[in-house]
Amino acid sequence: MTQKKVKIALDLPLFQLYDYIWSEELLNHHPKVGMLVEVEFGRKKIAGFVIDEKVEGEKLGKWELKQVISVAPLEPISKEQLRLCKFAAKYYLKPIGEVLFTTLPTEWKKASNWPRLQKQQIKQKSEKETIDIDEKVNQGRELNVEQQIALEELKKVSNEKKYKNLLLRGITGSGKTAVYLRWIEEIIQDSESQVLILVPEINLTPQLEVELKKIFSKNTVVVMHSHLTPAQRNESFWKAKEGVAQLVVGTRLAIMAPIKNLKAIIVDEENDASYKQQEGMRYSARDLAIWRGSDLKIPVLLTSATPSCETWQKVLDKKITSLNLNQRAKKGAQNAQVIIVEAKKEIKKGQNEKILADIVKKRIIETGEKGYQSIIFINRRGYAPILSCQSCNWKFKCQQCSSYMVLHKKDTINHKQMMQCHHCGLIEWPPEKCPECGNQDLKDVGSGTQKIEDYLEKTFPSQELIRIDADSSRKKGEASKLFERIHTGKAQLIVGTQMITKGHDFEKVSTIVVLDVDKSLYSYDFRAEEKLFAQLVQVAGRAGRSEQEMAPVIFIQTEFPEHPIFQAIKENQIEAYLNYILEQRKQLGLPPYSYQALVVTEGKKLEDCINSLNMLKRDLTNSLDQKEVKLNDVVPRQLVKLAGKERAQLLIESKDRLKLQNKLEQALDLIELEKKQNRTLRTYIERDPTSF
DNA sequence: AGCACGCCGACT
DNA sequence: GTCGGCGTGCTC
Repeated sequence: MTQKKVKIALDLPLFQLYDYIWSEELLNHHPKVGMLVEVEFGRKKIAGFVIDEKVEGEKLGKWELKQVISVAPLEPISKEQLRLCKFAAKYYLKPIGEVLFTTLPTEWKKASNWPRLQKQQIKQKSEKETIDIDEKVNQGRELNVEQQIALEELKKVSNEKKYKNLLLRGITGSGKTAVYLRWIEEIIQDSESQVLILVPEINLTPQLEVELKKIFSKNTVVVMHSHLTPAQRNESFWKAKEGVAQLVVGTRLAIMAPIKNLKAIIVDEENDASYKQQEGMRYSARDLAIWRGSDLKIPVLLTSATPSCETWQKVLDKKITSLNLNQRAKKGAQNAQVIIVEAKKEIKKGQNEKILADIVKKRIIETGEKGYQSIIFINRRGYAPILSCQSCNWKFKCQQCSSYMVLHKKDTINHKQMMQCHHCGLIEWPPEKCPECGNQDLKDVGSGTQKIEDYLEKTFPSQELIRIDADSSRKKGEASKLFERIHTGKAQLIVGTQMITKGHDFEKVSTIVVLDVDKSLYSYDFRAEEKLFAQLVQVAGRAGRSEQEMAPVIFIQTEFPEHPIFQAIKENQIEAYLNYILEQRKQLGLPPYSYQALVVTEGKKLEDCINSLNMLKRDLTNSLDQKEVKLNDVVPRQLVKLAGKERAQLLIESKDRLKLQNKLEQALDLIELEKKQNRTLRTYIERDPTSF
């Protein structure tokens, strides 16, 4: 009798697969690809997935293979799911086991939990409800002509039952959500069909969830994001996998979720940076959504006011169909007037640092008097980004990173001023005097939300002020409390980071001031301008969302008023500006006109990282593909030191995706070899990096 | 990853 | 003399 053998991908960062014996008497199951099993590895028991069920060949060397210990009470991973994971593993150059296990709630990784989880599931399965859309819910949600046209187009596409990539383009307030919600209603009329909605990270404020549960009955909607408890995550996972939930809403991680009968994917605000995972498997959820859609032959709808360059290029190439919403959906909503304030001219630096220009101040006072609200937007939290000695120019640096620490006001911890590193999180206390020269004259340079808050309090004492940033809303429920105070009109002045710009609909905002935009205009990151543009459009969309007596105004303070980006914002030239950025990219051969990958090495000493990468570069250099795949110089990373580790990078570029893939696979082999030689270094590959 | 084995320094 | 540092090899 020949014994059955299987290949297992383990819950470990290993590329190698391991063979085990499958005893049918013991396990009571035939082996199936995608089964979750428990095996002994070394002397530990861990979980793994069956990757191959028919393994031929001899027993391993001198001794017997080990047996699979047990099988999880879970359906095997579906064929589609497996294809998705295999693609992701290959494209992002990660072990298949690691990828498979990221899709699984952590509770399932321990075999001892399996009986308990099985019991829970039986209960949850009985909760399957059919969707019953109450007609009343749609009252007051009538679509305008444009929305109607877009919806009709979407319905047509979903009826074709094939892959199609679409873009629903429209400014904030144009009612993109209303359109796709109607589309979803249509799709899930069929009680077997499911829809996946991806939303940006901060956007998963309860808003959308509440709205969805209002429209669709509660048990048909599940959410997925990294802040769920293990039990909640498990429930969402299982309801999606079994088709109990027809609507799955989540952040980027939801793109890998098993969904039994997926019929459409929506990526809301597709240009949002949070769709890119920045650690582990560094995937783009938007790109995987498109892949998954084309694999399943279903439509993928992207939405945005300011599509990413990658998406916009595909629109121009007719690979994506763009549906446009040009009007604001709400009656009376008006576009804001944009005023560019030249910072140098208007803000005379004197004894007191003036933060706002006089016309801006006047406007804020007027806004408050007329009963409207003003938002001051500055994309930097804390009090001041630098603490510096006035006499010797010493600056407070992070011990673990090559960056300055940010001064924070008293309110965060211990009611003391503190210094915090925004890269690694390290906290320290500011010194009394300069540690270099003993000078007591330490000055905070630049401003963050907290300093602006102080300034506004002093300048507009009669207006009630609210600060919204990661620090002011750290505690659970705090953010919604703050937003509530804005919605009820309790506060007239709001200062905050980009947190304010996401998702919220403020009725009474009439004045918006944008500060500190200039650093994006001369950034080394070629995507900075694109990001700033999207942000400005989004910020601008916060004003004038309903009928107002006071015409909404947006002030942008800058030292470079001539920059084309401001002209574009002023004249609302979104398409023209996207074309302009894209043309620049084309000239420079940057993405989306080329593909990039970054090989990053981190270690104790920068020199070792650079040497190691130079060796890799040398081994990768060959005359055959030199022209098609460009290996750049090995350089230190922009932020050389992060959390105590020094980092160097090798940027690899190609216009040919396949040639790049091949080169990266070569690189991966070499990295794996090198890993055995030197374990003090850690090297990873990042595909399609979005920050450097 | 995580663990054992093994070879060196500095301690009760 | 032993305790424990972490470099190295291995896990079906």
